[in-house]
Amino acid sequence: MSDFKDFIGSEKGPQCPRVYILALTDTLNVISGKWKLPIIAALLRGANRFKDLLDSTEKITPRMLSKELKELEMNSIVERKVYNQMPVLIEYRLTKSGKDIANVIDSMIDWGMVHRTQVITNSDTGEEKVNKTVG
Amino acid sequence: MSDFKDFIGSEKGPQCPRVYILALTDTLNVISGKWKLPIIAALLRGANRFKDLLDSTEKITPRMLSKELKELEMNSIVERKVYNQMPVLIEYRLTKSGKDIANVIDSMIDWGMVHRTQVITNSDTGEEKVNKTVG
DNA sequence: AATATCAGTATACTTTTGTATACTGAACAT
DNA sequence: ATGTTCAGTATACAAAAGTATACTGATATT
Repeated sequence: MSDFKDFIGSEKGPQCPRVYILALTDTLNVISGKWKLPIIAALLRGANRFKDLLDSTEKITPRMLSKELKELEMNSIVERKVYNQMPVLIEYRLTKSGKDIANVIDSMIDWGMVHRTQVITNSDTGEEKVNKTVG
Repeated sequence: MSDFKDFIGSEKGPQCPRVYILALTDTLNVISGKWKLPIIAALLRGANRFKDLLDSTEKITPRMLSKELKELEMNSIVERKVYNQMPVLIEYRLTKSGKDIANVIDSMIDWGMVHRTQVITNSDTGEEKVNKTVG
């Protein structure tokens, strides 16, 4: 485990290694935006053709799907395979990294669920808070 | 552990519970954007006044810092405390949830580092790939 | 009295991200 | 021959996110 807290903990202590920052921004780039996680989820569910992804990712336009798939491919999250039969068949599949990102998703879900219970518990103690995403 | 993969795994299997989706988007909202993680990192390092955060978060403008802190406060990641001495002293501190998010950051770093070694290993096997964030 | 610090706000941009709508071209299917 | 499916592209636009620069008002400091 990398334990970011140890490096971020003190100004005079060891500096947070640059590779950690790079790894972190990589991850954020991969999952940020409106469509990345829905697309990854659809691929995890087994959808693999452009049309499947269009149908199973609600409300996405072909332009956005095309753009997002290109980015995911550039970042080695997705592989695009062309089968030269007639008519041509194109499949998108998650790479190993693409599948592994489910671990990050799990830790996000865990934090999010605990966070919600903490927010609700605190608002019961009389402290009124306005919350944008949690309430 | 929530194990998102079990729910996403099959179309006929159990559906991914809605609370998981909510928790996930909460988390993404908290960490997405250019400044959220740098600010959280600065707070973990111990900075707690507006001026400290301005100085330790490189290149951020007061407008952005003010805006981000308000959002973090609304989402119960940060607490704003006003000490009514003269001159007035204002401190920002991470809540329990705010501190706990370091766990998510750790899992992001872990994934990002493994991902980088996998990308480099694969590009050694002759397959040339263009990568936006990893190379 | 002039200057500096703290904790921001105000106004006006620019850039990035996402949407809407229509279209293309190749290969079938009827 | 006409229509449909697949796998996208093209153009234009709207909205969100971020930047630049200047300013405010209260309280010190010199």
